[in-house]
Amino acid sequence: MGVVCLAGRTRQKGLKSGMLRLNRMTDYAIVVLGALAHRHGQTVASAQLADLTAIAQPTVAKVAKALLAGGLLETQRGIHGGYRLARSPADISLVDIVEAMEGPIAVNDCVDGAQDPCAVSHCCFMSSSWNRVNLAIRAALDDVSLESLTDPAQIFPPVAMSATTTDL
Amino acid sequence: MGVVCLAGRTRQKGLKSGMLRLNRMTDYAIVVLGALAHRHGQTVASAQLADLTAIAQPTVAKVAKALLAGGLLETQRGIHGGYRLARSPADISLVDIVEAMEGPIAVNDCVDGAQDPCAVSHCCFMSSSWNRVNLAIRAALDDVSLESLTDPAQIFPPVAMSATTTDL
DNA sequence: CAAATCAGGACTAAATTGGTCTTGATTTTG
DNA sequence: CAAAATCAAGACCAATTTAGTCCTGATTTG
Repeated sequence: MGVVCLAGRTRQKGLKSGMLRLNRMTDYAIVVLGALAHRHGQTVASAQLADLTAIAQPTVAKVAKALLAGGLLETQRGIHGGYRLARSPADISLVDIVEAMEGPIAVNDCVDGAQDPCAVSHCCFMSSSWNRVNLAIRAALDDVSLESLTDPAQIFPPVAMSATTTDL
Repeated sequence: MGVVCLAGRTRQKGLKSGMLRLNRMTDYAIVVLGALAHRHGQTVASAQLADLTAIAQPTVAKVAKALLAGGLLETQRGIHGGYRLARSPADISLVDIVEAMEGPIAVNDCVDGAQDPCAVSHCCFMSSSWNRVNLAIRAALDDVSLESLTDPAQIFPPVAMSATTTDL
């Protein structure tokens, strides 16, 4: 595969993580989905995905499991089995990917949809502010599709594209 | 102090963290700043803040250090020393607080302003998408002030407010 | 049935985070 | 000036979370 800085997987360990940084598994998920997007419709085995992405095969499998549970992938078992995208890359947004890998987006538990709502919610004055923040973040993520993330043509003029078609 | 669900500090340990969850220190920061906001202008010692917020004093001190470095607090040493807000609660936004506690907001390293930009940036097609996401998140956080976060009057009709002024 | 593949979970190791403690510097007050 | 109260800074430890591997079993194809 071509060496492409997908998501943050080039970051060194030991770097302070900071709020709302993607965790590494989500990075991997984007890389894997990107590889599948370039082969849309095809079924690709995890070993092949590992080759394409330079991610260890067991890790690919782990990521695929989460994406499968999130409905982003379909699988086929057996001798010619593998994974493929469940929908077109244009119909997969960052929200889908992040939520598949990390669960519902919620900055804290004072927010609708959090797994465990704040225990003293009757005095949770701030809940509406948090909801506002959450919705805005969700909207920002929803606005980016897998296609726009991985397709260079969306960013560079199509003219300049020539020798990179086999590149991830 | 009154028991108020500020930020996510009521959440149990062992809960999956998920993307862009506030970490606990940031929760504490909001609680501490909230307590100071109710005493705007006054200088409050860390021991007193610990009482007001039910956060251990050494932890209050640690949080205060970060907020100080971020320019959100001023301190006074000596026998009547303590901390006070550097600006009015209306002029402190969630972005200020989050960045003071957790560093610059950046979902990954393919983003302007990340501590360590992506090593292969010349082929980082996705950088503009990430920037877009980041800016939107930043805007959402910037839209919430400490005042609106902690002032119940912003949410409930002022009529209903009476016996809670000494709370928090 | 044999080979290739996914499914699922147990397990280990590393990184991060949360929290405490100690030592030292600063300021006020008597 | 000396004492008391306070912040400053960093070393340090414990607990949690995350990353990654491995093993065993199920499914599909030929």
